[in-house]
Amino acid sequence: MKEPTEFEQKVYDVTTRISPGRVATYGQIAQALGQPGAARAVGNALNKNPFAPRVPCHRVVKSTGELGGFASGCTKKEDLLKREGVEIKNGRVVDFERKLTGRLL
DNA sequence: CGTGTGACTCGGT
DNA sequence: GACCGAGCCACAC
Repeated sequence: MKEPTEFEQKVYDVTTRISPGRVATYGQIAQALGQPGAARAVGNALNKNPFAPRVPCHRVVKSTGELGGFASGCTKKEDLLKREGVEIKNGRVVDFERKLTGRLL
């Protein structure tokens, strides 16, 4: 077992900062890290997600409002998301832009 | 050190 | 709204 790199650790940190009932996009997180365009790297970090329940990866969605690939292994998070206040319709977030985390800080 | 891969994003058609 | 291609970054091998 190895410790995640600083970049990944930062991703987890920002992800945990997402308030309940609010969602963020990979690009938004990437920008919060100071590396806009690293949306892919962010996805990679969350994919490893060594902090599984600790990091609410289900709160991270695509820029289009779609849940994202995480649904493949976290499909049940849909219900959890709804429970937090984020309504999911057809695998997409309702009022996604409105619920988007304006500022991850 | 070079290559391949991936939970992405954007612009054009 | 859907499909295609290109660009971007970090990690594993």
